[in-house]
Amino acid sequence: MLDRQHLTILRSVARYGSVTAAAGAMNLSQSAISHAIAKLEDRHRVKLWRRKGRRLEMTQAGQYLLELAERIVPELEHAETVLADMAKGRRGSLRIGMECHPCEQWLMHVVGPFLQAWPAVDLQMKTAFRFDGIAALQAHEIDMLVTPDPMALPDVTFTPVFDYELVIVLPADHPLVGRDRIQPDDLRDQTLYTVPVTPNRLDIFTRFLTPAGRRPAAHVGIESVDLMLQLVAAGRGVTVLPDWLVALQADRLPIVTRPIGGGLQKAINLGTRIEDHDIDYVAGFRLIAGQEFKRP
Amino acid sequence: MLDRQHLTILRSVARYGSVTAAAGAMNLSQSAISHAIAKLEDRHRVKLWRRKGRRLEMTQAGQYLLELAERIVPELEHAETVLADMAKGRRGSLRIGMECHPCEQWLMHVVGPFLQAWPAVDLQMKTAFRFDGIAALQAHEIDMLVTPDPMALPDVTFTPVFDYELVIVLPADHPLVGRDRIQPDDLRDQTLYTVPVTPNRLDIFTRFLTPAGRRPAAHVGIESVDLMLQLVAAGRGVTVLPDWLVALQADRLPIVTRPIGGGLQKAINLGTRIEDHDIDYVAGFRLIAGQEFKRP
DNA sequence: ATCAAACCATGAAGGAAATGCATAATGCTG
DNA sequence: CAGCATTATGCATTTCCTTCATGGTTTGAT
Repeated sequence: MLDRQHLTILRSVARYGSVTAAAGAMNLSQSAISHAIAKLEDRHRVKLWRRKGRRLEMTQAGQYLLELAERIVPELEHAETVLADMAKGRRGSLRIGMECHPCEQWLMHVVGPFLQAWPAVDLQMKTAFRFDGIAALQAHEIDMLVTPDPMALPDVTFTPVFDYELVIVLPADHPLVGRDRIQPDDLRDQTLYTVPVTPNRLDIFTRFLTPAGRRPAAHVGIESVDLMLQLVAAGRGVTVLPDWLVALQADRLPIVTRPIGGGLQKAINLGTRIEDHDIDYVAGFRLIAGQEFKRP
Repeated sequence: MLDRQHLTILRSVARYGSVTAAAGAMNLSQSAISHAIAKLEDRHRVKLWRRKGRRLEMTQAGQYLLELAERIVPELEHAETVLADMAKGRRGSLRIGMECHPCEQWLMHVVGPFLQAWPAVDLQMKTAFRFDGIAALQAHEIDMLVTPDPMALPDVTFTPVFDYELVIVLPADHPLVGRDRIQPDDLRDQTLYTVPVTPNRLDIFTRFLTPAGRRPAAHVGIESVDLMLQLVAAGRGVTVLPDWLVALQADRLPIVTRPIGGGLQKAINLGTRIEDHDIDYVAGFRLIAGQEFKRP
């Protein structure tokens, strides 16, 4: 079996010109190399070099294998450094999954510094999973989940990295603008725009309307945040968004925000598998996510 | 040490989906693979796969090594078949050296069939050596020597592949044309054209003139056979060439040939190192050289 | 020529490492 | 929860590698 050792020996012998010198450089005995190559030569019935007085001369077969060795051995050596990097958490791939549409916007502020700090990490993002985000994380479909809705699980931890508040977004001339804060009953005859998911996955329902036994006059799913705001600005209805996200657009549109009840506090959480906690760049991402992001 | 075995295992496991199946395919025990990979994982502190219920799933490091394996292992396997070809004498390089200028012409008739019969052999030709052809052969500068002058040597054999006769070439209107055969004394007042080497390497001297104590009126070295024949045809002198070589030009020039004394028989010989005699394509060249060439 | 030095080949012996065997542990599946 | 399939692990064994010791070959100097 043509083995890595054989190629390494060949390279060393070619470099140092003699078996003895090559053996010294490899911390082996001259005999070891002699035996190893003799066995290879026997196995394949091919001579690799011939004694040419005091120095050795590669045969055709020897030169062929030497070229192979010069190609392959460095590749293997490089692979070992890559493994070392992976082991130390300096290198790898980080596949980030997002469940909430606004999370995507937030994430864009974090990836820049991260990519600079961890140049050997291959960063990828996914927004569509076969099932939900947590399942994707557990199935190793992604390595990190960005979500505002953490869960208690044995093999996954969530750490909050960014606090924000969900607020009602109203047209500037809306009657409700007069109120300091919005109550569930206020939405009774409003059209509510949200991202297109079922109400049981929307905080405005689960934490505000449903506990109070109320529902909006209409509930319409909209894909794009921009479109939602346009619709609100046009007086077609109201919506619920993170405060900082609205703030980014507030000066360009005639819209106003009001707190939801006593205030609907949320936090963006980063979910990671516990088994990955000793990977440096995973911890690194959490660190940067918590430090670097500044509210716009 | 990341070894070929590890890569082979990785490939097999990826292909068969389980360690047990991979072990079967490799004629190893499941335990052997388990041990081998466990050791590699310990050495580099990297997991290569994780149990995913009934099947295994490669980690990032595992996938990285798997890609490496898919590239490198086939290369090594190919190298082994190349070695086998070399061992069986089906593949290799054949560097042919020539000492006599006419040999080059002869050789051209042989290489075509040889290249067809031995497609994996890399054929090269050399006409200039650091010393003489035999030394080049012994120093592995060439693998075969084409020469009309064999020598008895312990490590080299010569086999004749083509018999020919050296003849005097005369202008058609030369006085000596009247003779059946030429005697040494006949050249006393002739200009003799030969290839530009010293007389002791020319048969016309060593085997004809010198033993008889004669020499031509003038001895002029000419590089090109064509030019030699032109000079003879023009009546400027005479020359000595293989009969078959003259026959190629005889119908286009006013020249005539006559035997030298009792006939100067020669043979083109192929010299090869004894150590190379079990290389098939070397024997193959000799065979084709003897069979294929037909006198023009 | 002779001799010393450098170098490689080879056989025997010892030891480390890979492999196999038996068994425990794990995780699906019905 | 039982049963099946598969992997992990401890221990015994064998294989293979390495070293040691030695002899042979080439080179270069005396």
